[in-house]
Amino acid sequence: MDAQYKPFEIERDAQQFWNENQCFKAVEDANREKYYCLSMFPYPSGKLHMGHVRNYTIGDVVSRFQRMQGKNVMQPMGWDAFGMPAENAAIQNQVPPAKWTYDNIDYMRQQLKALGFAYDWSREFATCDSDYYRWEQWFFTKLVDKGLVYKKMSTVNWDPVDQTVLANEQVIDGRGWRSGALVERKEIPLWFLKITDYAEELLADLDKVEWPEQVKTMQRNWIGKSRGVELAFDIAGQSGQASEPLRVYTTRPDTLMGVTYVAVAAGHPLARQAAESDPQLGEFLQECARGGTSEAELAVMEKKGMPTGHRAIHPLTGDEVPVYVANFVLMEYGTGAVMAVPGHDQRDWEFATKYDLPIKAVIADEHGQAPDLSQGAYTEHGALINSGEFDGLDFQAAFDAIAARLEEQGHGEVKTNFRLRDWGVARQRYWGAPIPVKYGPEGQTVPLTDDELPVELPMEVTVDASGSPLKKMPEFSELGDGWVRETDTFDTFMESSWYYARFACADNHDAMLDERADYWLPVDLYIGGIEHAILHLLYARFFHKLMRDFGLVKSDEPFQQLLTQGMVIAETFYRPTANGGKQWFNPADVEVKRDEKGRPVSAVLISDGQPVEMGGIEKMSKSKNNGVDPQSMIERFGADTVRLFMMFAAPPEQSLEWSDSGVEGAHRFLKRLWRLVADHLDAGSPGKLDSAALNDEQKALRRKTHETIAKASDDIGRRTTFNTAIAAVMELSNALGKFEDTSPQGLAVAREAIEACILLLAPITPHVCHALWRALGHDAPVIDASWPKVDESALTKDTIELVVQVNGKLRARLEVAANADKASIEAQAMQAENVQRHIEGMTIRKVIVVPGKLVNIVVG
RNA sequence: GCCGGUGUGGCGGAAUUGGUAGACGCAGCGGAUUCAAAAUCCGCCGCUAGCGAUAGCGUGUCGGUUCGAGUCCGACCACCGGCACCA
Repeated sequence: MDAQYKPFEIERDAQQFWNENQCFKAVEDANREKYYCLSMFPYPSGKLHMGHVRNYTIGDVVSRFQRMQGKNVMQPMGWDAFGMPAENAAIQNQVPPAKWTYDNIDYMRQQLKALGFAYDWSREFATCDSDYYRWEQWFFTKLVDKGLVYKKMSTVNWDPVDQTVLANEQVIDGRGWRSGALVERKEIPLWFLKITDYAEELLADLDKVEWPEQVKTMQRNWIGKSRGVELAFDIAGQSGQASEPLRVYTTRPDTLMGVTYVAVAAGHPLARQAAESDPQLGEFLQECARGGTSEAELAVMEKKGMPTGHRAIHPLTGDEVPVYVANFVLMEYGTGAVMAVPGHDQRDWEFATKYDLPIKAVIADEHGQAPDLSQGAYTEHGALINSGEFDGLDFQAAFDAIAARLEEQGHGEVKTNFRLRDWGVARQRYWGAPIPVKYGPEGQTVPLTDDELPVELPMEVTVDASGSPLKKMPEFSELGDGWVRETDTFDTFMESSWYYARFACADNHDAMLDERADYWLPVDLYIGGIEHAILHLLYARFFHKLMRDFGLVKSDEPFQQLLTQGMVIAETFYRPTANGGKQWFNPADVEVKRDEKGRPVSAVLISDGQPVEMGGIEKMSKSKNNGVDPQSMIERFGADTVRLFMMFAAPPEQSLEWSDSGVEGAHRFLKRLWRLVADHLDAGSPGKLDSAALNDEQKALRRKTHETIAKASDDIGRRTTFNTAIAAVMELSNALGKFEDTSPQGLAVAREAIEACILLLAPITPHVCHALWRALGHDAPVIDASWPKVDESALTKDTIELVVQVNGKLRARLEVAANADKASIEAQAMQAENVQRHIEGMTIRKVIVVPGKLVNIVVG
């Protein structure tokens, strides 16, 4: 074999071998256990970034590992190809979104291939292929038939200058990102899917999946099931038209007697009606319509309100309380009105304090006293006070008694509520799947029939900043006889909600899914960024249940196991610019100066030698110009080095800091491994391993080999901590480097250790392992080798090391026989010189012996 | 603001069930090899004191539980992810 590690030849040859032999083509086989490993497919933004490389390396390692476990593995790849960046690129560069997208896909596909991922490329598709989205359109029309789709008014960000709807991302400090105009909230009719019909099941079925607890918690909180009371406040006697009663929902009916005002949204009919005769109020409603729609923005804005002049009648006491308009109450959440208990709700307390509204204590503190409400609300549960006949009841009793009273009087009922809102799927954009609906001359709304599908998106368009081009294309939108097409397109979360299922049967042109979906589903392991923990994963779970209820799949959940990967971060460098901004420099163009201890102290730009500021470590991004290009790394070191570094530098859930010298370290390790095998082969042929005839040194290496197999198997298979698996293999290879025994038995033990290293690393650095496995004389490729097995008999030890503590402090180490009993261990511990010194003249109060670990002598 | 997470040497991280803090790697320092350099190999490497044996301190901060806490509990600080039209 070649004495030198030549990654580029090795990688080219290995990839050629896999390709020619179609090694990763997945074929359904009812007799074999399947394993579906899926990484979140990328948006084709131009080129791969390090986050992708990390995500896909994790998936590939697991796929190859499972294959070596004997599973029938499928690992597909495709493209989440609809979305805003293509439109933005089109505006900037006058390239049609389709061309831009497909060009990007071609480039990124070639990059993925260079990384040697074991994908079944025959299943590849892009979501902007009409062959894909046609089934989404078809399924949508079926959902319309089932009554799971409806249209309602909804609020969007409106840019009055560009005359277009903006995404939340495009609203910066309340202004449109391109025009700079103050953004307005505007109500337009939009299509919704009834995800709330599935809220209960989406919540319950979280118990069926093996997901990180934090992700399940986030989803549970997002769905937000609560038990409360919906009740009605009548509006005080208005002459003329009778107002509808004000409906509010509360989870704290126990505080009902503490209500001192109620608040409604600016869009509430009561507010609008009041504003007709109150110009100041009208102005306030206008003000409430300014700004973006995102919840984060609403939560941090200054809470403001104004009285409507209306008075609401307390359903139990009959007292009148004022009705306010408040900018933090939103029409589309719940009933558009809230009851306010400033004594026991912090937001209500702040509002009441600001507008001098009464604050009433109706819940006692833990001492049974009226709480001090001068500094803030008292939000704990407690016994009722100042609540008439309900005084003294605890939370549960008060809840039940007050709910019962309201029900008796016809003023309310117990209700389970969900925070989850229905899914708005309509977007006023071009680069998405057209919503398959048409409108008739008499205002009819009709889903398209099967023979009218698919609605293909026109590919040749001019995109500018002023709204969707589809609206300006009569050849698309006008159907004749007064009928017009819907010009809104689907939210791109629609496409990513079912692609995992389509991978099972992407070549079926006659159906959305077929029986192969049930062979492969559910996905055994789904890998992607933690940023998708709520929206994408919740929508996909919902869509899966919709498909199940339509008979397309049998399983309840799409993703059995989930691995959420952390970000890839890197150092940032900048210089302040004249206008107060920052000019960011790529780490590749900067040299960091260090002090004698290796601490970074300053940095200079290589091109001009002048200093730059160090801006801290941040997520790799275009805006901070701290992205490291995977391509250049692959060209410098080879794919195996990049893969190894990615897996070694941090466990998958944590953020991973890019480090050039860390990559060099990974490269050095592969070179060492190569040389280790070359030297071993030069040393002669090993004898037949006779584990009964080994000397101590040989036994020790053999033990290390099997300890490493045990650890790496557990780390990769159960813990998915690839970094510690690699560290273990590094330890084994270090031990091998020091092992110089070239006797037949010595070489046999070394051979076993070397083969273990190669097999354990094969999923992580597949190319070099492919070559080394061959060099060791194996005819079958390493991808088809079995994962190594632990020989338990090799793990036994004659003596073990214990530590001795005195009062919990480490004072001595002890070598004892592995089978020594407690009494003899205790005796040996007492005799240790340093232990003697620390217990001299003290009374021994207790001795704790933890077998195999330590002895703790408690003295006083 | 609300929900979820993270915090350990100069740096990335390890310590899996409450039991030896710092595995493995990077950087740094010292040495070998070399005409020299690169590459490679060997050794040292938490902080403070000490020639050393060793001792004290040390896992974001403060407090608690325990024979024993990076790990459990309480309060706080800083940073990160999500917040429904970025994907």
